[in-house]
Amino acid sequence: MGERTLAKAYSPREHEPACLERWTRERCFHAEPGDPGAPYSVFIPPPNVTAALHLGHALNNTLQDALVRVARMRGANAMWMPGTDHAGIATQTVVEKRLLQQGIRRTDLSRETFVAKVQEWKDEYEGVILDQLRAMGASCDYDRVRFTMDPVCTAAVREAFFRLFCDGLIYRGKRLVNWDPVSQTALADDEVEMEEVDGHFWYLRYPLEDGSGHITVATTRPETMLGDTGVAVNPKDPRAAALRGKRVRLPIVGRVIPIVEDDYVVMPVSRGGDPSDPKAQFASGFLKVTPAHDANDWDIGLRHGLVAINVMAPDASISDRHGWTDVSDEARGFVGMSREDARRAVVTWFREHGLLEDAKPYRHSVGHSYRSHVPVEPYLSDQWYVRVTDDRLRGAALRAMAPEQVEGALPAGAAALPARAGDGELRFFPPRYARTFQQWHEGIRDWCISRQLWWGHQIPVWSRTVSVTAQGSGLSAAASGALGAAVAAGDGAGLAVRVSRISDGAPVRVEGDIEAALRAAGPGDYAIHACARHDAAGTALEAHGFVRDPDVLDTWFSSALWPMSTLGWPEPDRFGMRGLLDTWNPSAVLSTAREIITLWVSRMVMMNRYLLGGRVPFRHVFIHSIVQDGYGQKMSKSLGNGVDPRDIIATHGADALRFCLVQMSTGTQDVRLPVDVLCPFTGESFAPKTVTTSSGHTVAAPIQSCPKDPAKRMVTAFGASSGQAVPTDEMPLARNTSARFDIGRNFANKLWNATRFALAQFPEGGDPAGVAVSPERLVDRWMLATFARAVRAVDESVDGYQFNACAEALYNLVWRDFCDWYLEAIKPTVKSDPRQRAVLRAVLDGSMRLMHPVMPFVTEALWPSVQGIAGSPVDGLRLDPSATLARAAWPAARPGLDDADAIARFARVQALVLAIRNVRGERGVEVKRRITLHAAAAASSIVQDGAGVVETLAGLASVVPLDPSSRPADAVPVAFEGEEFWLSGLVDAVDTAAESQRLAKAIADRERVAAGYRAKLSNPGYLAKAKPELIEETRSLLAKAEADIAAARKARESLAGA
RNA sequence: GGGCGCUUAGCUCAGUUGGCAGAGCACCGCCAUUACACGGCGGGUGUCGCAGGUUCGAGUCCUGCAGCGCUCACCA
Repeated sequence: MGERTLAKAYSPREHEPACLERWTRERCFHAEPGDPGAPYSVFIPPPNVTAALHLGHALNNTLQDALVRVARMRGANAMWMPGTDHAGIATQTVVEKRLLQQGIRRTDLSRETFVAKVQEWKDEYEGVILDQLRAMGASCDYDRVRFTMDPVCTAAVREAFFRLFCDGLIYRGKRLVNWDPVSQTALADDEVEMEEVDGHFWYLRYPLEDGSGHITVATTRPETMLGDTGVAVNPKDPRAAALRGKRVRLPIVGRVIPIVEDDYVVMPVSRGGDPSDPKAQFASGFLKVTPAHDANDWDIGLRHGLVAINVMAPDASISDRHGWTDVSDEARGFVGMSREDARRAVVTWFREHGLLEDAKPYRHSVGHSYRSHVPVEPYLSDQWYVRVTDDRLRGAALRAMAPEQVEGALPAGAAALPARAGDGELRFFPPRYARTFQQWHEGIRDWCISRQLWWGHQIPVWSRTVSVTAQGSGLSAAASGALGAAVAAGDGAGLAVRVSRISDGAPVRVEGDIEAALRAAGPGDYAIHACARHDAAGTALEAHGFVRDPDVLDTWFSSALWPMSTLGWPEPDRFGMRGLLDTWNPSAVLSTAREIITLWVSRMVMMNRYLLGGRVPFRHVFIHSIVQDGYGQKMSKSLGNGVDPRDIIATHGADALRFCLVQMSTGTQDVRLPVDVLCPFTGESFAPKTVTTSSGHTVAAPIQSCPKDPAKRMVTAFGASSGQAVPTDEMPLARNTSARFDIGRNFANKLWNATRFALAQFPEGGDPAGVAVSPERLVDRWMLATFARAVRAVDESVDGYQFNACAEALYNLVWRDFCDWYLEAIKPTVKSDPRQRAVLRAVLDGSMRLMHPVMPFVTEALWPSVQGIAGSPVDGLRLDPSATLARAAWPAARPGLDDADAIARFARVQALVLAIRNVRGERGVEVKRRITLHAAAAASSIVQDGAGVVETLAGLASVVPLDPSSRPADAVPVAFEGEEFWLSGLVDAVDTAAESQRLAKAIADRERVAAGYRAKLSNPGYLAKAKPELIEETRSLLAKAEADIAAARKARESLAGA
């Protein structure tokens, strides 16, 4: 079946589709729980469906694929779970933008219609993403593709929410959230990006109520003064005592507010503040307190019983309809202004009224929405939270850490608990990232999970408010009965009920009879929240005036369940997934980027441990490097500087892409990747002209001109993805490419041609199969030993997630050792030596297997030819036959195959060959010209040991003993291993002066080296303290150097005498 | 401000327990040689960011400084 003749060059586009088709047809990547082998699973970090994948994703997925393919070949029951993430706010924003281009606002549509539009977008990009993964060769189990809003994932989200709600780990809270006034949704802390902004410190005078003067507050946000409900001063401030009990009259508003004392307030340097504290440089000592619009002020307000007055609408305009009731006539003019206009207007007002004491320019960081990029407004609202600060979540995450990676001691109490499944099982690679994980949890705050969006998992809570009077709550008997029954039944009823007083949020204890509980709690307004395990229980409440929360959950809530939900938790049977959860959770490794440690890794660990009896979701976390563009900027979907991996596949092939990404994964250094544009007119690549975006990033200009013909223009990928330019027939889309992938392309071609050559050495159909053979020739023993070492190097690098070392080991094995030395060395002998052919066959076969995880296409394409060669196995190297390489066994080399003696002896052969080639190269001897070696003892024994290899590789016509008494006229002397050998027949006439110069150079070089050794050996400290074997080695190196010098000197003399 | 990382050949980067610096690309010379020009052979290239310290010996360990990047915190 093996093809005897291969094309002269490897053409990825001719072979990749066939490989993909074959893998799919034979379901090579599908795994079932009962399949043989130890379970090994990887969960893809599900990419957002907002856009196509870029090279950052390609890097991550290539590394995962290499891991999974190695595991599969080692015989594991390997399953790589693919899928995509709905990315609530990101996807909704993208679709909203697209609709706006057609003049449609989201709110013009019904929720159902809008969600359907997002669903269309999702379907399109999910398809693109899966195509990209396939094109890269990702060996995912495509039968198991999941989406975070699939029914099975939705079921998991519902169950997780219900369980956390029942256990008191989800609560509703009225507090300040990070509010995005454009998207009009709350954001989690990690969705806020800090950006440097040029602002001002404004110094505003607030008159004392008793007319005895004024105090001055310093603020960067003067517009919030409309919501001030107090002024704070540090009790240590010398002025505090005199102001005790006084109040100020808030300008514009007229509100009279207290002066409170709080040691949070920074004192100005002039009043004893710490000069090293930058705040003290700007502080006035008086802090305006706006509990509804500042997180710290909120805390101060709580400590001093200050009310919170919200003066803004959800769009961040000044509003009197969201909690502000004491609006004065003066203040009414500010209502309706945007926060920016209000800031200017407030400052102007203070200036005009002589109350603006000062204004200083001030550069500081302001939180911006990661999505809409406008400043985030601290905004008072009701949201749902996960109590991640609870020990059952945070503590469990910290206890999951491998003990040797924990820095210091775990938080009090955490370490004292009885050990539990999963404790200490989580390990980071590289280890330094454990610290990020630990520090994040030590400083974690409760997680706001509600989002005011339409795209996502709607929160499964039905609520209503009741007013309790002497007559009762007004709840119908039916409603009261249903809720009471649910409470009495506990979790089993599928309905969990929580009641709280609205005025202060105090919980009301409910033990069965709701009505009784409410009456006991006393008159007032109460909120009843019922969390339903299934929709039916919730919708049944709607008849009783309950309304489902319109908000959706933070996307990470569903992502946090990914390693469980994709395996059918909590009801695997319902989705035909029996056995999956227990087979593949915990997974082997999560491969992801640095910023995901806090966003996702943490949450997966907490959820998996909480909901699955302590199990960790993955035992290893591998943090890969970040792919940057040529300007050091991270490739990202939002910036639009990402390169589509299909572009690289088109110009270089998938294997080239993969090999180079593996090679670039170094563990410390991010990957910088200069990107070129491929001209669609000429096919040539060029560095694009760039523009600077409003955010200060450098990107390719949307439209470029052909360097050869400026009249011809094209649209860049950036232009198309950012919507700034639309490709047309006249102005087509230009793909990206990058010369960084040339190495991979060349390497694939090298492997192809090496195989092509090797195949040609065999008789038709191969050799007769027989018993295992042992090689006799040194070069064969060396090749097998080198192969055995390469297997070990690849094994170790893969197991340690040191991918660049893996690429290096493969490259050295195939190119340097196999092609440059072995194939060249065996050319004269292999056709007549069946035993050597057995070695060639084995090493070729084994190399294919070793290369496959990194370069699956070219190896799979060659595999039928390689497997088509019959022959005897080689003793010590087990290579079980397999129809497809993707399912073939990993090479197993017996320890004895690593033959140190053969490697050492062949190293001398190589050294002699290089010494001869060096002279040939410097003398410009034609490759075809065969020369004569006059060998003394050492060289002679090496030649003999090499059994023809030296002659072949150094281009020797003959080897004769060196006879000092009869030196040929054209003999060129060379110093080697402390002796001399001659080469004759190099050229027709010897250039004595040039030879002498060459020898002089060699002498100088060795003298320099010898001087170094002598210096060492004459250093008493070195002799006294260095290891004895090291000193011995130095002595021997010095002796060799001196012998070389002597030999070269003698050679030079004999040259002069010739 | 806290934490982490980086600074090595023109470029992109290795350098795992301290023992006189490496790869690929680029560059120069030779080569149509029947596996491969996506190739072969040969070549040179470095105050290992700066300044101290430990050591017989430092790219490697320690301290300080500078620059770059990421991350957390900070809207007085």
